[in-house]
Amino acid sequence: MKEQKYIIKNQESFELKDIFDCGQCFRWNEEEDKSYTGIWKNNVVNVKKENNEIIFTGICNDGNFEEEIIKYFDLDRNYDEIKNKLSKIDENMKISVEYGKGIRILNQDLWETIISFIISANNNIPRIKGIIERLSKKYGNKIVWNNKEYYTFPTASQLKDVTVEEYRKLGLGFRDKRLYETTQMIINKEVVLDELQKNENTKEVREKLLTLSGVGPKVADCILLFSTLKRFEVFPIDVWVRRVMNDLYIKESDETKVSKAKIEKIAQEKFGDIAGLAQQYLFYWRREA
DNA sequence: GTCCAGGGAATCA
DNA sequence: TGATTCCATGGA
Repeated sequence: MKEQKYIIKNQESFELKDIFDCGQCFRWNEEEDKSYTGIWKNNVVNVKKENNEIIFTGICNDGNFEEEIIKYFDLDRNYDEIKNKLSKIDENMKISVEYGKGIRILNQDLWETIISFIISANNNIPRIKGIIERLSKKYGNKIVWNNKEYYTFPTASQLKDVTVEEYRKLGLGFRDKRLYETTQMIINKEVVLDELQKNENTKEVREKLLTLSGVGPKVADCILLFSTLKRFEVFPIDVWVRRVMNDLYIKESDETKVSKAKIEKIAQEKFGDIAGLAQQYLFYWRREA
């Protein structure tokens, strides 16, 4: 496989750390030179910022290299417009958007996003990354680049015969059964991912996702936001988002007592059809700053 | 030892 | 509908 390169002009809405450490993805790792290397579909790519350029280097096994990158990194979208809108809402949003100004929401594979966020339940990011890496190493395909081995995320058919016990050995904990059941449901076409991808009715897609084992409201919203489904109107609520929304807008003494419905209502009123983006800036800001 | 993590499912009122 | 409780695991 031949190494390829694609270079674009630097832009404000493209900071490596913001993109890869904002919690949307689990398969990108920082190198010693501060660049990041990751894998999606059958592509292994290193991204580096140098001077006034963003340099993508890697091997592409899924069609045209440039097109793959433009799609995956959402390069056709105008993030400045989105950030301006959010910044105008109030001072909180202005600060959080400024903090995460380099974020882009990746177009991640739907199947991979479903499985990854089932694993994310009541889990922490370093451990989620470890589990996904072990899963890929054991059941995915090996790709060698620069004398290093990378492993593709296993497909549904690659996980078809994996047992609950094998998942348990990989350290999935109580999520083992959920992963098994959801894989079977997709193999058996109880949920057809291609149909979800084509369905423009977000509510219908969400209902379908919720039938999968291990997919509740929060995981469903993450799938809708972070995968190629790309719905910016959803607002995933986890412990961090509950925390930051309570701190900024609700101010209850005990944030765990604030209902999801109340948070969702405020999010819709304030952020409307880009609530998902607002959520991501707020999440990243509160968790890192 | 205790608490916590990008929650969901089962159970009960 | 809404509130509790349990669920593995590993790091702080």
